[in-house]
Amino acid sequence: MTMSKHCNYLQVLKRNSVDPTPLREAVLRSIAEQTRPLAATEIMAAVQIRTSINKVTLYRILDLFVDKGLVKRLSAGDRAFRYGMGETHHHQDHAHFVCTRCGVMECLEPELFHMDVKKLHIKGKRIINHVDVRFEGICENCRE
Amino acid sequence: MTMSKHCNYLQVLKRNSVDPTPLREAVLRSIAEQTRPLAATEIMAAVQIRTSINKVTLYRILDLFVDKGLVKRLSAGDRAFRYGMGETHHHQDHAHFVCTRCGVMECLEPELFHMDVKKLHIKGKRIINHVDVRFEGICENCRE
DNA sequence: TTCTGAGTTGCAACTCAGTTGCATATATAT
DNA sequence: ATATATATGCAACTGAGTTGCAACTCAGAA
Repeated sequence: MTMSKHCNYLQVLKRNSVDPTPLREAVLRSIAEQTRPLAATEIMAAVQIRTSINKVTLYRILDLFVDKGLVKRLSAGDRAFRYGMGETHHHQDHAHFVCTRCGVMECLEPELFHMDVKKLHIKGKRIINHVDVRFEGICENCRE
Repeated sequence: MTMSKHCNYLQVLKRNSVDPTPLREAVLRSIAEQTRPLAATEIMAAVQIRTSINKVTLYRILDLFVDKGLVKRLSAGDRAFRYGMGETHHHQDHAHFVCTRCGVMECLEPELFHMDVKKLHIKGKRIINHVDVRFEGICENCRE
């Protein structure tokens, strides 16, 4: 799920029609260089290591990224959303796992579980754009 | 998904080792007599029609029900959880649909989409207890 | 009957994650 | 250089749920 450290985040921003700014680059980098989706407070902390950022700015950047499809907003079953990379050539669609003991959210390798929305036939007149699959259980760490 | 109006909710509470009280019965009835999972504020409003209830009490009853497996807490992709009936002989496991336009959450008929956790093989040493499948798109109403 | 004591409910104040309004700063266009 | 748009920051706010504690209820003991 990790994006290469040598990836040019400014390019990625431009490709997704987002004006590249230092803060946006820092936020994108913090999300991309992770193996799991992060809560806003975690992204905040990650960005703060190098640059100072206001939480309002962070939330606005996250909203913008979600809007452009660059980032996906995920619910972990608690009150804080997690933010993970959207689908690109580097990041394909995948399900997630949440540990009900420690609350951590992990990405499942796309091979482990995949569902193609286009191939699903859900009766009724609804338009289906997306499926979110979230497994719940106990993670490797919490099992001891 | 609806439970019969003649269902004895007090019996259901007892069967699930929950002390039956008027408020608990009212909350359970409000959830059970719906075709879709409700947000706490909606349950509040539904209960208020007949009885007065404090929001703290409501949340405590919901926590208790979720704890006993009587009710399921679901994330709709926004900040308010939805509460729907848990699995019983009346209510089998099913996926949900959320309209990204109006925010409503609907239950999908179990036949339309079903996944058996026990039959899934997710590699790794995690223990998987549950899967939540949430479809996103535009509901029949919002399509006009 | 009155007295417990566990379980249930209510009220006020709080937390936490995210938002709004508005002022300031920075970048881009003329 | 000036005007306009876009980005960021700060303070105060919101909404959903929680905590601490007091008051009520009701079954069983004295």
